[in-house]
Amino acid sequence: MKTLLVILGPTAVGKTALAMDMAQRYASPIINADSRQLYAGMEIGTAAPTPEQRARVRHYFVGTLPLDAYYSAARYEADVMALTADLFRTHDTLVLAGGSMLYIDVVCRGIDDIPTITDETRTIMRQRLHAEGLDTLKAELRLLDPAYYARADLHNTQRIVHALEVCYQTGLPFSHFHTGQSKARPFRIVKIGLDRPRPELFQRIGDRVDDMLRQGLLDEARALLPQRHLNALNTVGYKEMFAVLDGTWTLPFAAERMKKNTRVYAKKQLTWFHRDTDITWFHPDDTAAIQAYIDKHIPT
RNA sequence: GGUGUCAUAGCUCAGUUGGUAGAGCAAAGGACUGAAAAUCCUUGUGUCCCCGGUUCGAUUCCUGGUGACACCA
Repeated sequence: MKTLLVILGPTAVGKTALAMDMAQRYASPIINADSRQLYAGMEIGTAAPTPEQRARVRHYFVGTLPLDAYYSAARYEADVMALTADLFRTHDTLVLAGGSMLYIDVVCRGIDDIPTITDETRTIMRQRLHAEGLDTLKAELRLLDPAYYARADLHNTQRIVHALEVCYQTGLPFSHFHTGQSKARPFRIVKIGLDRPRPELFQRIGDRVDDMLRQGLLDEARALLPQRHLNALNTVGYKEMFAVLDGTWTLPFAAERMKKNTRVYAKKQLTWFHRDTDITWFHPDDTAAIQAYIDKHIPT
């Protein structure tokens, strides 16, 4: 029986250390489940695995995308499923580690098959949003997909626009594509969640931000400045550094904002993870309990 | 030691002509179907320093404490 060992948790909780241990124990590579570590050029700000770690354990999907590449959770699903199909031929256990909630769910449960929106549709809809306003688009969505409209978050421009894009491009309601079904996977999934008491986690977040700044986050951001409009760089850490480079924030102020925004992100991750009852939670330092759990659920 | 000022949310503070209180920051909770470290929604947490007095009623006024700060010795 093939097993995918998923290691997840909020940012800075200590996922990497456990992932490295498990990877070495099962002679598995690590499949990254962090939506920003996928991109090249953001190593410091995303706390990407170090060259030493990458020399010890093979990592997939780290730094493999150019910053301007279009990517999505659906593509991640396809990429990971193709990779695992290949790797499970020679491995019984694979380690997937990261903190991108949707990306992890997409691997574990799948995502509905919705056509990718073309650049043309995207451009048109962006122009219409600008010219006609959100209310007009909402009224259209109400006509084209009343079912989705009834449960949609009507303040969330991103969602309204995307739903409407799908309606226009396919000629079908957005909700038509929602099956509500999880996809079956040809492997077992064991999910380990790592968490710490809030003050402990927040302390680590603060320390990590300070550490990133010492490693040269500001210089990394400076090199990325010309590409700041790209979605990949709409990311905690870079946004604050760009404000420093613009001269609008001082570095100490930006550091505080970065810590705060990282704390908010961690909370958001936990909100998502907590409704997933398949996760078994551990304190990262409780290695004995983690060992015991893994021994029980992943026979060697 | 004396005099004065202050003491209210986790922090910085506002306020109540006496009817148990609210801003900023911090924080807490939630949503999520091709941008997800994104995007969006909700929420004020309190022995108003302590004991007593006046009062129908004190966080507010008064006596006495305690603590902090400033000045004088």
